[in-house]
Amino acid sequence: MEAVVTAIRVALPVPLRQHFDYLLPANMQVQIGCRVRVPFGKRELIGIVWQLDVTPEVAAEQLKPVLAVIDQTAVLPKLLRQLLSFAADYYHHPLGEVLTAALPALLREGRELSAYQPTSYRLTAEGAAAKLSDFSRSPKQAALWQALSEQALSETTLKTQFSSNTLKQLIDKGLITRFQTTPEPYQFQGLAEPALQLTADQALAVTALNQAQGSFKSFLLEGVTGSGKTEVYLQCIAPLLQAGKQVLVLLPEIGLTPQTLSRFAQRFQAPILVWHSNLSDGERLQCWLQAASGAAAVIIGTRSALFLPFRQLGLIIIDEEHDLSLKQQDGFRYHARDLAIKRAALEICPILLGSATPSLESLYNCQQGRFIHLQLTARASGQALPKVELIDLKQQVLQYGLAQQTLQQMQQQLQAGKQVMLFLNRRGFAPALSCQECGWLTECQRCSAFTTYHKHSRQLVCHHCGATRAVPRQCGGCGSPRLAPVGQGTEQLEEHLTTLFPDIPVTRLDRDSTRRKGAFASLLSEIEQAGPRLILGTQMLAKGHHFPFVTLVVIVDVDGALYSADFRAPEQLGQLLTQVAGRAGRGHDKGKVLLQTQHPEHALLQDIILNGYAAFARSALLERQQTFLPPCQHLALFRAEAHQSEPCQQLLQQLATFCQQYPSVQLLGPLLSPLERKAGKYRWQLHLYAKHRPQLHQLLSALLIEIPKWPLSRKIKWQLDVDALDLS
DNA sequence: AGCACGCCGACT
DNA sequence: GTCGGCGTGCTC
Repeated sequence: MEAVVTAIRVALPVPLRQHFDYLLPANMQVQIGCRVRVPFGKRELIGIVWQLDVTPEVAAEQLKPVLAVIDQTAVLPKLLRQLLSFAADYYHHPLGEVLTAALPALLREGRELSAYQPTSYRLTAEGAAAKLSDFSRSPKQAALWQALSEQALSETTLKTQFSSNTLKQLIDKGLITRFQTTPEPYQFQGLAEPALQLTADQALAVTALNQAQGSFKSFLLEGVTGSGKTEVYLQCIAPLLQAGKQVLVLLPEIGLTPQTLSRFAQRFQAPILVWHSNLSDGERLQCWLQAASGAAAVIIGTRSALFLPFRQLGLIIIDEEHDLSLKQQDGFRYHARDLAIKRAALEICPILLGSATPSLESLYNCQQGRFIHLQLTARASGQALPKVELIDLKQQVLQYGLAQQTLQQMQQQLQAGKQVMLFLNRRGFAPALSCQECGWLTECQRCSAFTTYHKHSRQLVCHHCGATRAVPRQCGGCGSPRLAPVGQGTEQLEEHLTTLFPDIPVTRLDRDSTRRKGAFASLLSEIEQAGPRLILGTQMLAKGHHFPFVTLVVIVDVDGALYSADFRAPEQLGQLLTQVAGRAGRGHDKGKVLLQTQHPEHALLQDIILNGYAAFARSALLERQQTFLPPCQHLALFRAEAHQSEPCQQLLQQLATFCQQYPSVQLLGPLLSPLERKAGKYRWQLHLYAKHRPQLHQLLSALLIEIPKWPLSRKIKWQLDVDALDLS
């Protein structure tokens, strides 16, 4: 009889598109989803058991035995393993790296989970028998004893009030003892404040969600700024908390988590946790454990919160679902929204995507009947939407980039004690310095881009690679000392605004002015004060913040995005304009938006102004259909970069040649990236389009087996981006 | 990704 | 004579 060799398959944190099988010694037992320590080459790794009793893909004598089993029960539940497997397949990314992105760092180490269980302290029998007078010589010990005689305290709360020394003394006396607490599912204590009255639209949305409880359904909630999406979220969540279910709320970025948290905490008496990249490893693990135990009711988090191991997930909400930061832009390039939909399907729960400016992807899904489209038409508080006016910059005398009419209207609002917001998506003082003799421009040494002049820090900064250098005294071309800034950034506009309106305070919000810790919050609190004020800034102004006293929004320069090579540029411009415009008139006053442009006749601008985002998006979608572009077709993008340009092109050409065996997939490229050189490297891309996803994925699977066999592929850094959003 | 092996230039 | 540069190859 032949000896039966059984082995287990382990997922390892290595960037390899392979499985690794190990022998399980007879004295060990293990379940799927547990961590194991295994030998790997010359080192040892912690992996997750992915499959039991596999037939090894390699010869039996190559198998090494597992060194140790770390967990008795799975750290990765089945549903999460399914999600991660799906993600690895869908994005054609090594499972090991998917795993690394999804697991908290402390779990990837080999310590036992019990080491991380929250510890608490309580009195021993002896301690309970003690009297206050026993501690007459030590007030600190007395206070601790008193606190513990009321109730046991967790280590974290205890450490904030008492010194570890006091604690140790009482432990040594045998009066108190530590014990491990197992977190239990939360208890919902009800609403902390009454729910708001809903509009008819809101009520319809809440009812639709309530009826979908316990089944997988996707909803798109489209509602202009101020239409009360958050109230819909809150009222969808309430019945789930009543039923003991958990809710995941995904947001695009950290900046929005504190305000969302406070809104939720005001409403619900239940544990609400946040999850974002600024948490420490310890905090992350605690959040992970509380999701798993059911101790967390609601978790509000960024992208990777998607991978938390909820015990009983009842609903997923994605706010600002159109936001590009929901897609990871390096390494494992997943889209949190798309994977969240998969997760909802696995959990069998509804998912709600919300936005004032939905992505064309989601609108397309509505059209195809995959999503249910819910719309909030009115602003909840009843104000009118801001009026948009185009300011034609042609043949105008501009003052610091602002037209006379713009200045007049600003003056009017400021005199009336209102705030004016200026949006300029370009930070720094000027996009470049130019020689007034020969026209030479300051360029980055390592990127094909000009360097931004930062007056305050007296530096030239490349916004692509981050390189900085001192401002040159003379032209790099002709040696003339006459260098002058060209174009205008926020830093310069701020300077000019203080000259134009000397009595009005100016608040600037951009990456530079908010770099310092806490600066963002303090600038926001400045803005929340009544009284005339000029607020200027970049992208940052567009995202979710409430500016109650702003009645006029000026978009200083829209033209940059009008003639972009990226087919998504119009969509993104439409979203940006609408989001920025939404900042006007959220208080009691109705607002107005001024849009300065050299091309007032541009169809795109006309469309969005006359018809609004909803109509604009629908015509943009129609155009994508006619031009065979996403979301109507599927896109996968290969990137290649190296210090030399030719081998990149060569590698992608080789790829393109291979793809020709698959006529159902259309190719574009190889092309130089729009930013052709970045940080000293040339960048090329190859676009793959297909009508049907399976055809594309079949090709990708075959391709990823071939590529490593090509010598060139080992010399050049390449990557695959499925459903690429960023084409730069 | 790590971590080895391996084969060529400036140092104790 | 060695330390160390990073090219190449492998990991069940």
